[in-house]
Amino acid sequence: MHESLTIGQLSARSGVAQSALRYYERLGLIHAERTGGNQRRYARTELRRVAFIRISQQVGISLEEIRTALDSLPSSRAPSPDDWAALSRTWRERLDERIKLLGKLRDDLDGCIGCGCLSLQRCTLYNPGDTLAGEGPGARLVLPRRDGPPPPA
Amino acid sequence: MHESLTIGQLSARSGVAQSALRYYERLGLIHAERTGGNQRRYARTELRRVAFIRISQQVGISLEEIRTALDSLPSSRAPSPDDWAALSRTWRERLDERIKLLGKLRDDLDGCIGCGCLSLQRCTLYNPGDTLAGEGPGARLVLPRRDGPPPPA
DNA sequence: CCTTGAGTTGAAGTCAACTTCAGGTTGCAC
DNA sequence: GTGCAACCTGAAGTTGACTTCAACTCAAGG
Repeated sequence: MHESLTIGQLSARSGVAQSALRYYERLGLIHAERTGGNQRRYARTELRRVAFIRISQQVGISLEEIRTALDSLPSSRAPSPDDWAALSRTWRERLDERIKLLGKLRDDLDGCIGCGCLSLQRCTLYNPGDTLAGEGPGARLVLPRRDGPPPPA
Repeated sequence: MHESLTIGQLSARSGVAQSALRYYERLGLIHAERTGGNQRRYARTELRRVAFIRISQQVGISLEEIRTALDSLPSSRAPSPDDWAALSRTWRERLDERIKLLGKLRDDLDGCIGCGCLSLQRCTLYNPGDTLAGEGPGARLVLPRRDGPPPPA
């Protein structure tokens, strides 16, 4: 019946703005056939791709990385449930890591709330590696520098 | 001895780039006195402010919100440990929320890995509110948009 | 006094992830 | 066949959190 979707339909179904879908296509994350009149027609499997993209973003993964991941899907045949499962599994570790980090941050924050310190000298939050470095009194902040904006709240 | 810090010293101690410190100052997050020759001299309490800023960012809070929070500190006297503790406590809830969200995402992802679905029809990840909306087959994605208006219906 | 490293400024650039816009084309219902 | 919503494009704009740059001044050691 409806073999393919227009961009409006894909947008409605996925909840992703048309402009975003076009953007994803430019980045090579999704793909569309064209009608004679140059309009996009999406295979229904693209819905799953869009799903994967949005879910991955929630995990805090950049579009660039998502593209790389999607590139590992078989292009010859339609990806199977197993393919998708394997792909999702790779995010699992990331997610665990992020959860652990936030958990540590919370515990540390609790400790700091207890002592009201936020102290450069002692606070574990501020001093994750316990790096009370070399010159003069006072420690250095050794938190990793962030790259890019924080993940979607 | 060292009553105040130069920007270079604050940067080294906090691990925050000088350009970032100047940027924070423009946004009103930190403050510096000036020498006769117009150079910044930071009170040592600014170290704690910078600490709070970086920790808050890790929790996923924007500089704008951090500024608002910092504005609630007493300006007449130097903030006490209790002041800092109270401030940190306000982030606690945020942090819990984010952790819970990621936990749910992980569980859902596990479920999806199990079934390999990422299905628009059934997947809880994709269908958090179970909103299998009105027209035609297939569900809508009802994940909250990251910001800005919802998709044009 | 001179050099040199540290500081100053405003303006512009960057990056990700999009959105908005202007101006033009398609496709479907009547 | 006509009208109009839906679609197309490239370019430019947006936001947050910075960095980089050019051109300049300040501070301290020799």
